[in-house]
Order: sequence, then structure tokens, then C-alpha cells
Amino acid sequence: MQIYLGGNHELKLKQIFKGKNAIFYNPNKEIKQTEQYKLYKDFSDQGGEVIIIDTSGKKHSKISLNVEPKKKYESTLNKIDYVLTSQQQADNQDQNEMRQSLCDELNISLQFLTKLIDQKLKILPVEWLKACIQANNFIEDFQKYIHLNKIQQISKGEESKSQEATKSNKKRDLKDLDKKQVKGKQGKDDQEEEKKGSNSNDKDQGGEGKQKPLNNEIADQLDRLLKYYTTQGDRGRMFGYKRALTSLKLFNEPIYNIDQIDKVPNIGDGIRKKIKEFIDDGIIKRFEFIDTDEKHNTLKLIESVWGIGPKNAQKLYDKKIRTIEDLRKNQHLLTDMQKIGLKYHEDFIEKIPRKEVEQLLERVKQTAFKIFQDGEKHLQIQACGSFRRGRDFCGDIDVLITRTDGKSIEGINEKVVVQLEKEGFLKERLGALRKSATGSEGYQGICQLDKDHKFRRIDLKVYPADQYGYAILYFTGSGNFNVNMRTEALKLGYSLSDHGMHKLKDSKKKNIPCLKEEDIFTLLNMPFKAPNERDV
DNA sequence: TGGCCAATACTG
DNA sequence: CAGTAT
DNA sequence: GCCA
Repeated sequence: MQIYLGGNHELKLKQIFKGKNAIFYNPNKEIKQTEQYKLYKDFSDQGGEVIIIDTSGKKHSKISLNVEPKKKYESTLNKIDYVLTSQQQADNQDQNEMRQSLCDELNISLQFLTKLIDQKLKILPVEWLKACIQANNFIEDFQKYIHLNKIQQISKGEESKSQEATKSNKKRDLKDLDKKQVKGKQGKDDQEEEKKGSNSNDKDQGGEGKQKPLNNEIADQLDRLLKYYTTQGDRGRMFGYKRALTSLKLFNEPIYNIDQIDKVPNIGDGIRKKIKEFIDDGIIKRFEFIDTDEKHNTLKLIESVWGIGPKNAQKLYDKKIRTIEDLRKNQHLLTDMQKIGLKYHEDFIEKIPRKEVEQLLERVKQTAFKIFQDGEKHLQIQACGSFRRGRDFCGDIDVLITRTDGKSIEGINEKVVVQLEKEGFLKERLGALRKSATGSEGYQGICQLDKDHKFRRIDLKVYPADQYGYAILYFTGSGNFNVNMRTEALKLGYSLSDHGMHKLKDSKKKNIPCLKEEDIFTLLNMPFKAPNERDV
């Protein structure tokens, strides 16, 4: 058995791949390293040879990969087969895009993939190997792949001919590769250029007068990395960067040089290095980032449609969707709710002016008060979310309703919604009315103040009064603030949610009542923060 | 090496 | 059940 | 990616 570990695989390609059969990758780290070795040993005992690639380029032999658990390798394997087998018939465009997509998925470079293809190597998930061994038929399965490889080798002459024919295709690949070596493709270069320009401006300014703190700029960079890894589905790095970013934002001293970074918690070697790159060169050389930036942006764009998340965005991307226009032309790819999201997408990406949120809230109040006798007295209605945090512009409007006369809130939601729909204020429902086991009710949908205003995303929630403190805290956010607060709660042995809090080890799960937000802060031993201070 | 915030409702 | 959203 |  031959196992190769370590980062610089690109350099070792020539020596490594001669006569080998397969490369294994470990998509979700479900299989621990020790177990991997065992599997590889079994495999090699049967005459196979193993190469482990380190796609992370880091010191450890981690094989990180953007594939979610379980049987999801199916499509990856299909893609690999497609790339390996259908070069002849394939339309250049298809082949290129498939390769690129595969590279993104396996977190390897195009150059690397090209080598794999040239060497007729199979790329297989470790999970597959495990399954085969457990089922005692892995030799058969593997033979299947060997067979496949042989066929390709036999048809090699023909293949290279056809590759000759598709020279322009190859050329494009090469061109890309060349560029990659000098960091990134054309479009990216432009973008980075712009950024570099502005950065150096900042630096010049800094040189002229007193230096400007770099906190915000660094935060922006980390945020970019964070968004990138989030889209990539890299949970680990996502958490890492999220924490680092939060810590940085909570760090009150101005930062001028790299050494000050050491005082910020949750920033370790990796992130420190990137920040150093940024401070020194004005740019972080993460070529994978630049490499896939275009895809990242595209995925973000697609995800900006309500109802389309990371998974669907990726699927749509694989189906060559690149723009909102593409989506409009291919609505058969969407679910009904996503179609609604698409229909109003143009409006939804617009922020709502504070003033309008106030009007929308007023509108809801009017109707609710009209329906319920003495509504003004017994219903408490207010907008939460970024509105309550004092923002001038909000992404959506979040209305929390509570009943203060001690009676059940049951049915309030539906009555209000139905009436508002009748009045033409609510336009569409995004899913059914919600009823939770803990007694709260909710609505998600779309409203419009009047013909002169845009369509807006609106959520209504009705909570029993005894959960009010938790509810308003939760729905006021920010999301990040909630995370911090819950982390604090955990440290003290509590579990905190939108409907209550209880001692973790308390088997009775007794809820601790908090009618006001303040009580929760007190309970958690935290200084009270006004809503406008929760914008973490 | 394992865990990283909680809990739930709804769709397809 | 996976995906999305809150 | 960070931390315990």
C-alpha cells in the first residue's frame, strides 16, 4: 500500500500517479483517520493501491470536501464518470462546466483534475470503500471501475484524436490554468484590482495622517471568507470564521498592526495569517477563494430567492442556471413557493424604509384592533427584528402579537390573517399558517402597503403572554446576538429558546417564566442591552 | 478529537 | 426524510 | 478554523 500525505500534491503528480488505481476522498469526515487506514489496508491486501490526497493544503492530512452526508456521493460519482467517459461526445461547454463543478465539489484544482483524467484514476469516496468491504463484494465493485478504466485506455488513441478536434476546449482549459498560476481568472483580476486600488488608497491616507484603525476592513475580509465558506457548506470553517468575526467586532480597541490581533480571542494561526496577508499586501491570497468566487457569487444570487437554499442553489447551478433571468425562464425547476419567491424577488431584495415599516405595523394594528373588542387594551402588537433594533432600513417586517388579558391566544393569528387578506393587505402565503406545540401561532407571507409601495416580506407571530419575554428577545435578534446569548445560557447550564428557558440537567424541564426581556438578562447574569445595542 | 445555538413547522 | 425558514 |  502506498499512502501519500501532505499538501503539495500538484508537484508530486508525476511520480505519484503512475500505475495507481484510485484516489479516495473523505467527504464529511464521518470516517475517522484510523478507520480509514484500516480500510485502506484491507483494500491493499486485496491488491489495490491507495493514494490519499490532501486537498486542504494544510499541515494535516485532512481531506475536506463540500459534500453533505449519506448517499450524496451518487451524483459526485456520476459526475466523475461523466467527466472521465464522455469526453468524446460532450459539448465543450458541458465538459468544462462539469469539470469545474466537480473541482468545486472535490475542492481540487482544475489542473489536478486534468491530471487525474489523464492518468485514468478513479476518484471514490471512502464511504463507498467501507460499504464495499462490509458487503464483501468490494473486489467486484472495484473491478467494475478497473474495467471502466481499461475501456478508456483502449480507446485512448481515439480519445486523444477527438481531444485534438476539440482543441479550442483544451486551449481554454490551459488558458485558465495559466492564469490560475498567476492567480485567478480575468474577471477576478479586475475585481481584485479594484479592491486593491481602494486599499492602497486607504493606505496612502493612512500614511499621510494618523493611521486609521483596520478593524472594519479586517472584519469585512473575514466576513467575505465567512460567506464563502458558508456557501461552500464547510461547517467547520464557517463556525471558525463566525466566532472570529464576532470576537473581532466585540473587540473594542482599534487595531493597527498584526500583533494586536493576538489579543483577540478565537483568532488563531490560520486567521491570523490571513489577516497578516491583508495588512501586508492588501489582499488575501487564497487562490481557492478567487478560483471559485464567481461560483460563490452566483450561488449567493440564486439563494437570494426566497425558498432556495444552498442545496437547491447548487442543483440549479449544475443545471446551468446563472442569473435570475435564467430562473424566470426555467420555472419548471422550482417549487410553487420558490416560484412565489422568484415572482417578488425584485422587491424582496429591496430594503424597507423604517417609515414604511411603521406604516405597515400600523396597518396590522388597525385591523387587529378592529376585529377584537377592546383590542387596544388587550392586544400588544409590535414590530421586532431589525426595526426594533433601530435600523433605518429593514429586510422584512416582523410583527409580534401578545394577549395581555390572560386569555388564550388561540385563533388570533388566523383571524387577523384572514381579515388582512380580505382587505387586500396580505397578498400571498408562504406556506400554511403555523401552530406550534407550545401554543404560538404564526404566518409567513407577503404584504403591500398600497399600490405605490413594493411588496414586502412579513411575518406575524402570536405568542402566549408567558412566553413573551423570550419571544420578543428572540425575534429582536440579531441572529448573532441570539447565538451569543444562548452560548452564555449554556455556560450557566441553561437552554434558551424563543419559548422559554430551563436548566439543562433538570429532567423535569421546568420552564423558567420571564415576562420581560430584562428578566432573561438578569437570569443569565448579563448586563441588559437595549435593542439598538444588539446589532452584533 | 469532537464540538461549534435551539427548536420547530411546513413542503415535496 | 431532506431542505428551508424563522 | 478555533478551542478545550
